[in-house]
This record gives sequence, structure tokens and C-alpha cells, in this order.
Amino acid sequence: MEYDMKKEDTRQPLVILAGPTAVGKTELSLRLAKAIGGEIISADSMQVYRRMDIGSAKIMPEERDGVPHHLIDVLEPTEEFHVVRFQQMVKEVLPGIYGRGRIPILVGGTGFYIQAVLYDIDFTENEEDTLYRRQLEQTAARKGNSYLHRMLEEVDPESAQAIHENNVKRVIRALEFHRLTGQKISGHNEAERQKQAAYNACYFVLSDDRAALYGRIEKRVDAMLAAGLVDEVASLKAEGCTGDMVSMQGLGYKEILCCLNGEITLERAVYLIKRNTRHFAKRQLTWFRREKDVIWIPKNEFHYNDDAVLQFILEHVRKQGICLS
RNA sequence: AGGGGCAUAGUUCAAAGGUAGAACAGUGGUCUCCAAAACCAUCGAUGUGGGUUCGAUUCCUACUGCCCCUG
Repeated sequence: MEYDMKKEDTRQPLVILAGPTAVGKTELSLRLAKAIGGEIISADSMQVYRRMDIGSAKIMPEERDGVPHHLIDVLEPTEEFHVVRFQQMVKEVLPGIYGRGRIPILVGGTGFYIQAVLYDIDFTENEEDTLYRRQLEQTAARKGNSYLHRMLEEVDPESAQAIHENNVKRVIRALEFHRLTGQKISGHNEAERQKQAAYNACYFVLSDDRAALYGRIEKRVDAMLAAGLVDEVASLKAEGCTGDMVSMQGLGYKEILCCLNGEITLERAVYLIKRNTRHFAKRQLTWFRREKDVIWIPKNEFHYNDDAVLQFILEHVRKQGICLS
């Protein structure tokens, strides 16, 4: 109760549970949701897809202990999914949760997606221009990355400075932004970066000793294969999914698809899944490290004591003035 | 046991009597509409002991380890 006096925050409460792949977010999120009367919003770019259960390590309905989960199984694997869409979907789901008097818990590993929600990043200024993008891609392919980069330098030197010329995707986006809005994306980004969090949030990052994490990744990939990952991908392939789809770029899916297409052996595919997942986990950690105001939870330092971890989280949530039901 | 071969980075492979390269792994970073994506940077090695030589990781030799063949 004493915490209620501490601050008068009119923003809506939001609990975020992030962390690299395979740290154990899902398990913890269930306990947390039950403890605070929360509903879980998955911040996961693959669990949104139906029939992609094994490879995305999706929590199945019977495992959810009655805790409501959102943004899982809401898209067909043929559909596109990206930050903007994610942000929209979260915004659609939040009012219902608040309306029910419950606390939303954003659970996932995609830092960018979480950031888009937490800071309510403005993506609406413009639509994407696929035709122009394609033109620029061709330009890059034909005249080289440097040429494209020089184009950017003319209209937005700050971005050109910040973006490496080989990072064609970003160079293209910056050029596209300038063409659509007449403004520099560097300026837009700078402005967005100044924003305060749009929620009264507690942002937790679950982490672990690197070697332990990598070990867990290895085991989990093996378990996915034993659970029938190859069959899962085979049936997605049979229903028409191809490598260029967003869904088929998911870890485990793209490699097995290559294997099914006869491009690589299964052994090679498994090696690649493990390696790519390790790389991914490392990148996730890099992201969270520079994210402001996150509360780290190193599982190893908690001696893998789940109760202690939960207590730690609850304390912070309480301090933040987020009401417990 | 006898004969042969090989010992170079964590791994797979280069090169060379005078600064030992690469790929992958590892590590750090960037990220504001493809983010489970894209991109950047970086650590790191000549098995051990002798000999030849101005100089050896390279040539010679012993040892150790691994591989192949014979029995």
C-alpha cells in the first residue's frame, strides 16, 4: 500500500518478460500470470502462425493452465507478419485485457517488437512502397552497394553515416522513407528515440550463463526433431509454403525446408538450426543490453530457484505501483 | 610388434629457411516497417626435446600422440 503513494502514474500497467530463446520464458510467464492475474501477449514472430507448433516452441492450449494467451495461432503461414502488424494487433488486444481488470504480460524474445509497443513507435507516417523497394534492390544488384549508399548520402547524410553500405535493407528503407515523406529517417528516428515509455511498465529480461543457454538450445533442437519437426515442415510444404514466406524464415523451418528440397542433408540442417539459434540468442542479448530501464534476471545468480525469481519479479511489480489482484 | 603417413587457431584446411593466411565456431556491436531478418567489428595457432643455420614453425633427429597397412 505504501507504494501507491510513491507515484501517480496515469499510464496503463504493462509487464514485460523478455529474454533470449530457450531461457525459460514460457514457464515463468505462466507462474507470473497466475500470481498477478495477468493475461499473456506473445511477442513472438513465429508463434502467431497456425500449425507451426514444434519449431516455434509454442505453448499449446492444454499447457496454458487457464491463463489467456493472445497473438498465438492467429495467422496462416502464408500471411505476412512484421513489427507494424504486431504493434497493431497488440493495440487491438490491450483494451479487452484492461477491461477485464487484468494486467497484460508481454512475453517474447523480439526486442524490436517489444520496443515498438513499449514506446509506441510511430510507423504510421507512411505506407511501404514495395515497387520502389524492388527498384532499389535491382539498383543495388546491378550497380553495387556503394552506388545505393551514395544515393542515400545525397538525401540523408546522417543516415548514410550511420548505416553501413553493405546493409542494403536499411539503406533501402532510409531511401524509401525519404521518398515517401520528403524527410530524413535519421531525424524521425532521433525524435522517436526521445519518447518516454507509453506504459507504466516493468521490463524484465531473463538470462542465464552463456554456456548453459547454449546447452539448452542444443537440447531443445534435438527435442524438436524427436517431436516431429521434419513432419511439421513437410506438411507445411505440402500445403504450399515456400522459403520466401516470412513464416518459413523461422529458425528450424528454413533449414528443414532446405533439407526437404534436397539442398542439404538432415545432419547439416540440424547443425545449422543449432548454430543459427545460438547466433540469434546472442543478438537478442545484445539488444536487451542496450535497452534502457530493463531489470535483468540472471537465472544462474538466482541459483535456478524459480520461487526466488518469481518473488523478485513480484517485488518490482509492486514497487512500480502495478496493482496485484 | 613391423612398415608407412600426419602433427599449424576451438574445428576444417592453407603457406613458408626471414611479419604464418582463410573459412566456420567463439566474442563485442549496430538496429525505429523483412528483426527467428540484415549488417559491422574482433580474439585466436606451428605437439615436446635436441641438432644444422646468422636465423627453424619449415631441414635433420629422438620422443609423444593420432591414422593407415601387415601380422
